[in-house]
Amino acid sequence: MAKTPFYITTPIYYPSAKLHIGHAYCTTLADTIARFKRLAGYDVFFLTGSDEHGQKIQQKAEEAGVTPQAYVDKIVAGFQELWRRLGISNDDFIRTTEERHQKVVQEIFRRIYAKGDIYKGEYKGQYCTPCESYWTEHQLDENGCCPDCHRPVQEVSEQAYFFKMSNYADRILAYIEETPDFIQPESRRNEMINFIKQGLEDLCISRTSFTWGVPVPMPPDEDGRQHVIYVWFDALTNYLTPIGFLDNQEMFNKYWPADLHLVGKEIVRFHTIIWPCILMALDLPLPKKVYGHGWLIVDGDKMSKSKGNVVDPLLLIDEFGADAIRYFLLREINLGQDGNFSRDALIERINSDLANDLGNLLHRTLSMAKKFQEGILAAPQGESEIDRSLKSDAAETVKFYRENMERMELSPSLKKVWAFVSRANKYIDETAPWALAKDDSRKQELANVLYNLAESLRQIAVLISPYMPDTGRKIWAQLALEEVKPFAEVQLTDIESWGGIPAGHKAGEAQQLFPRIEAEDDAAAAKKAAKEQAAANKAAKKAKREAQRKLNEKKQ
RNA sequence: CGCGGGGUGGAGCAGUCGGUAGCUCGUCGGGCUCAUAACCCGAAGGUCACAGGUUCAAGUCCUGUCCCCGCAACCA
Repeated sequence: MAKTPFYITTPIYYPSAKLHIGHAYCTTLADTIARFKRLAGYDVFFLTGSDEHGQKIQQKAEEAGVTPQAYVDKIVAGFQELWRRLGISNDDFIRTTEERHQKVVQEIFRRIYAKGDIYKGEYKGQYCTPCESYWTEHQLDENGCCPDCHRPVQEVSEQAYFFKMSNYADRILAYIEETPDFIQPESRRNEMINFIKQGLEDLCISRTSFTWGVPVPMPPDEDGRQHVIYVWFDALTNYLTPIGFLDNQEMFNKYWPADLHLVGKEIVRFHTIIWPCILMALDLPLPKKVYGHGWLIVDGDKMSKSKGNVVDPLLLIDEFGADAIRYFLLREINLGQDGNFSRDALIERINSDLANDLGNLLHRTLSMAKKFQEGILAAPQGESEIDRSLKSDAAETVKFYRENMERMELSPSLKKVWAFVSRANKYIDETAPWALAKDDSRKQELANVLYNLAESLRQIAVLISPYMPDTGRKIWAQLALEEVKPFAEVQLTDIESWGGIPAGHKAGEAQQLFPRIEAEDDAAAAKKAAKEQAAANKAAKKAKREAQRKLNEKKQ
């Protein structure tokens, strides 16, 4: 039977600067979903890439004294390095400067133009050069400047190509309203419905103010100006390029429409309004789902260059390892909502969840297997009430995991796996294998306990592998299961029944998975300061509440 | 009256269809000695921002108020 296809994408990131932890978050989410889908037997195509055109890039390159292409080549190499270090399993990497993509953009422009949904018109607007943005009169701030950076704007009027988005407003609204799953979470969906109801204007999709872009496949204006295609029109169509839109119809039919565009909340509008309108103009089916995840807040503040609190994921990977970062992001942050990232919270999770709970479980299990049975996991015989309870918890965990992962419930699924890790730790306490080892008449019970623990860890290795691929592989290797079945070939069905470890299998040596991070003196001081700050905030909050209560009383 | 999200023990969060307010960390007490000072059990700690309403029953639904954050055709 043919596998069910599953096409998942991240946004293509803009190489005007290095990527930060927020980009890493988004791509890690997508990677985890992609890895889960592969584990569950889907035929997955996972795409990420870079959006390399636009005025901002051209400016940056000029400042750096290099060509735009040289500029993006360098930064994009950094993207790819980051994804490699983070363990991202993308099947392709699309760059909008690649010829295969430029051909697609131009072809799409031609088709929509031929259909009559692109026309040439006059664009008038207030333009802010640093922000590369056009504004309408009423959007300007009180001084008539850019509402974003508050620098002066210039009135610009030029010929431009427009896409008749207004033609599709009714259809896209109807589609969103009839397809509750299309935009998630729900709150974003409501936002988009509201937005469309305010009316859609035609979208200006060409620029002549700079040259770093895909040329519009039309003759230049009378004055010789050549248009380039607006970056969003260029960027959105990237999703069609690598799956054979122009050159592999069979592949394209298999993967399109995309199952999931994972995007940040601020670009939901582009993906749920502009992009579907483009697709409708092309008579192509619309993506099945667009999920707008939340943002990472750093120590309570929005990350921004001006605040100087941008977190570099590569430094974190150097310090803590990719899997620890992945674990933190996926565990601590609820999909769809903003989440807080802090170094203290990261260290806390590494120590308690990864080192104490999981790492130590593996270590104590393998240590006992070696100490009591030379590492041999003999065939279990008989079953106690406690054994039965462990096994039924395992089965329930796997079932919950499959169902919730299918619904993109990443954090709850991971929590469930950890509940099972705790369960296994408790099982050791309940069965006290060190006591069994002292009593010759209870050797079989001991063998059962150690087998069950190793089997629990085998299942845990598989369950965590979408989240922490490297750690899953390490557990598998320490259990010496690679000869039994290569980890790369493992499927979710392999843990849907108990007893995947062959009787008499010899497990490997215990090695630390995650060393505890001991707080140094200055780190301890930082923590203390943070605690005091938090207490102060709390006190201030209380005082404020008190004041407000008085105010309310006064009013009444 | 532009739009949206949030306010839940000391910290960070969950809470589905309204039905005894949960989780992790921290604190305190106990157990265990296989293990990375790790693991297991127990306890303290909450007027669910505030006020009102609906209901047999409200963290959850409705109305109003206050506070915080984001978006507003650049941004994961």
